[in-house]
Order: sequence, then C-alpha cells, then structure tokens
Amino acid sequence: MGLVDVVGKKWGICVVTLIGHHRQLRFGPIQRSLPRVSPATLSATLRSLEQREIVCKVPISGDGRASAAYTLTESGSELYRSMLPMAKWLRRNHNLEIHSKGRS
Amino acid sequence: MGLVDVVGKKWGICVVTLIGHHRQLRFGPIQRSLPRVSPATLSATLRSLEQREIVCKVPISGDGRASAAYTLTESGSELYRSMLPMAKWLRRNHNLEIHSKGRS
DNA sequence: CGATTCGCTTCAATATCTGAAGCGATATAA
DNA sequence: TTATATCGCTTCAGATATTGAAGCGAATCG
Repeated sequence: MGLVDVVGKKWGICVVTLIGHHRQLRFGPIQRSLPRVSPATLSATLRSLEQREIVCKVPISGDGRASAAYTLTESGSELYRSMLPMAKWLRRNHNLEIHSKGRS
Repeated sequence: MGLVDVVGKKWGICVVTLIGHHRQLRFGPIQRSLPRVSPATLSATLRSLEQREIVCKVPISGDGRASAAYTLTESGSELYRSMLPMAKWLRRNHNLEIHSKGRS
C-alpha cells in the first residue's frame, strides 16, 4: 500500500475536493462537474473512497430516484482540509479548475 | 487542462514530494524509492514536470555517468510545501509512505 | 581490456479509463 | 393509464497509460 493508491488514481483527489467543497453531492452532479470521467470509473472511485471511509452515502429526501448523496466522513473532511493548500496552489499557478472541461 | 493533468497522473505527486524531501535526486534513486514505477513512466513524469516548470535538472559533479540530478524549481517548492499537509495526513491515517514497496 | 553502472528508450503484455448503451426503479406528462 | 424522461448505476469494447524486461551509448571500475 502506498501514497499511490490514494493519490495515484486518476480522479480520487478531484472527487474529494469536489464533495468537500459542496458538502454533499449526488452521483449525477459529480459526473457533470467532471465531464471526462466515465460513470464506471466514477462509481469505482466512490466505492474505493467509501472503503477507505473517506466518503459515505447519506439518505436524501425528495426525489425517490436518487436515494442517496455522497458526503465526506469526519476523516474525509480532515483529508479535504489538508488538500486545500495544494488545490489552491494548483488553481493559482496552472489555471486548473476542479472542473476540467478541456483536454490536456 | 485540469486538476487531473497534474494530480491524476499516477506518480506525479509522489515524485514531487520525494524530490522536495531530498532537495535533489538523481534518476536511479528516485526509481529505487518508487519500486513499482517503470523507467519509461518515471522518465515521462519527470519530463512532464519539467515542462510545467515544477522540476528542473541541475548539473552534478562527481560521477560522469550521472550528469544531472532533479530538483524543484521555486514554483515546485511552493507546490511541495502546499502538498505537505496532505502528505502528512495520508501518512498518519493510512500508513502510507512515500516509498510504497508493497502492493495495493 | 572486460564488466558494471548510469540515465534513459523500446516494446509487448497488462492494467486502467472512456464513452456509448442499457437496466430497474421512480417521476413526470398526457 | 400509458409513454417518456431521469436517476444511479453496470456492462463492455475500444482507447490510453503503466509495467517490467531488455537493451543502448557513455562513463567508471577493476
């Protein structure tokens, strides 16, 4: 196990910072915010983050089709806060948004 | 271009934190510290970080076979410092070392 | 001299990711 | 009621990224 397993997955950090920023997000909105992620990969990323207890599902009221949303656990929130300086630096120095609509 | 292009590459963050920690490293030592990176990928990662002016080569005295070492640019050092909180959290909460000798 | 070490590059096998299609369940419209 | 749209996914084939062994030219070591 290594840094790589958390940090070396293509979308892990993006998903954590995105959920952290919004406090709570459903599958669809995450997918739309990260336009180049495939649903399969997003699903796998979320499952992996749930296993690490960084993200968890919360039941949601209202639309019955969307039964749950994703939010950060206590632990995940700490991770999110620890990522903020890096996220900020990346945004400032490389015009990098969490939403990466363009291509590399 | 997006967060993903810097953060979504398998070894980018590991390489930056590793060089940052040692101030200066040659290709071989980096490779040996990250045992599961292939020389091809390490080479590509370093080139990409050079293009972004996060890493640069410095000439080295002594062994003539190894003409240069890699170090962080001014900008790269800022990035490194901004990554420290996250790196620290990951180490504390997931027993994650920069050197990931084991497997996931 | 020959053997070893250095920083890579090449290449085939494998792992990972994409994007379109589709599914069961619910919702919304006619 | 029926038809259609939307929700969170899953499946799968094709594209892309990574691995690991092999090898190369140059320099060092013995």
